[in-house]
Amino acid sequence: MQPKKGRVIFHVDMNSFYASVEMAYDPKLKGIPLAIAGNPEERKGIVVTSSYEARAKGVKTTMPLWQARKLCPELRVLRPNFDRYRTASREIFKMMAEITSLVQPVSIDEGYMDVTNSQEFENPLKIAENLQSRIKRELDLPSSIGIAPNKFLAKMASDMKKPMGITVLRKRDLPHKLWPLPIEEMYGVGEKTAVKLRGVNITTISDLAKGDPYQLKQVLGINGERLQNRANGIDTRAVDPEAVHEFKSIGSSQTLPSDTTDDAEIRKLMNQLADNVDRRMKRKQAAGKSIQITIRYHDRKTITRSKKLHSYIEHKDDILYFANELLHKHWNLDPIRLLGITVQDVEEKQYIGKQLDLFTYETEANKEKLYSTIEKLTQKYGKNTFKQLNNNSDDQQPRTSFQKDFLDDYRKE
DNA sequence: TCTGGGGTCCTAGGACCC
DNA sequence: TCTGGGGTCCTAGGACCC
Repeated sequence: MQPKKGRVIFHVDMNSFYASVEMAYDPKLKGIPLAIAGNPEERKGIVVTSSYEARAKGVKTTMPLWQARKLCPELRVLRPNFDRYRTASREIFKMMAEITSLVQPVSIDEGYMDVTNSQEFENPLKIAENLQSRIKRELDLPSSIGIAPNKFLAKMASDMKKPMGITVLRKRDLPHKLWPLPIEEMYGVGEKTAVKLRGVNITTISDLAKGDPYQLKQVLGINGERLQNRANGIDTRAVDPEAVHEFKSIGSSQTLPSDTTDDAEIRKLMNQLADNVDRRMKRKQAAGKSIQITIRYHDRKTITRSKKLHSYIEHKDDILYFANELLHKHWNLDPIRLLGITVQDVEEKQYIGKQLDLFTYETEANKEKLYSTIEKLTQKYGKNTFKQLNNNSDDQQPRTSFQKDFLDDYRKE
């Protein structure tokens, strides 16, 4: 496939988004050091976003709140108002959609646009200026926009001038605008990768662009090739407006007020987490086919345990049932710091084909029995038998003798 | 007094099938 | 009698991003 030529991609990035929304909402907050943090009283309070005034004092995202307050005693701290941020976000994406339908939201405060075919009346720079000033004028929110021939370069460009910057990054700009940057500033290079690269004397994006491909593969595997391509300005990923609907998991996790082994407290939290996941699955009209729990112990050691399920689940009861099963099977009884429940292999229900309705239960008491029966038979006849059976959804008839035996046994139980 | 909560993608080993 | 190798699924963990 030919890489697309001559594309014009925007990356729109809101500047200290949560703090900016709060300041737009209450202008008295403008000009003071402001931080948004979850639960200011508890240990899990960390800085999620801070204003530029706070950053000037050394306050950084993910910094524990007590540390931020030490650096900046006059710091004003607010809890996040997610509804407010979602509302502002929707307005911003609406403005982008008026320019082109090719908008891909990446998170609540950033997204890509493909404006290649949106230039009849104005050049890209003009389009960006208009968008940026409209967001500022109508919502009082600052943003930065990167303009480039692909997503990676647009992303790097939007980072180069903040706040309220617009940066054009063309292929010919790479040597003087991109390559001099330290390797840590490259999107996709985190702490671990940076250490590995510095270990082989790659310290700038230029070093990476010109590095020995074979050596990169040794050090980083397949990711080495991808990063090197990006460093050379190569990235063929399309702006995909549908991607936002293709979510793959929905989860909820929470750090406890203090480490605990208390059954009642743990049960309560599990119930709450299942409730959260259930509510968000309903909002997205989704169902999922596997379940995962996360346990973080007192020493921060974190394990995940997951299980593929026989059929799609969507209700709180099922989520909680399988999550609890995993928890009791794998918890080593050490004090727990955090618990999480995630439903994976998620699809929007409208896309899920008709599911075999053979294995239904009428009462709570039956449920446990049903699951254990299926477990037993699955072991006897193999997982595939069950899966195939589940897939014969047209006529719901067994196709092989194995499947027939499975069903016969099931009905006996 | 260290370090939240929401995700995605990739890798690697073992099971299992052919 | 000894023994291949490719493909896929499942599970666990790691890296990264906002």
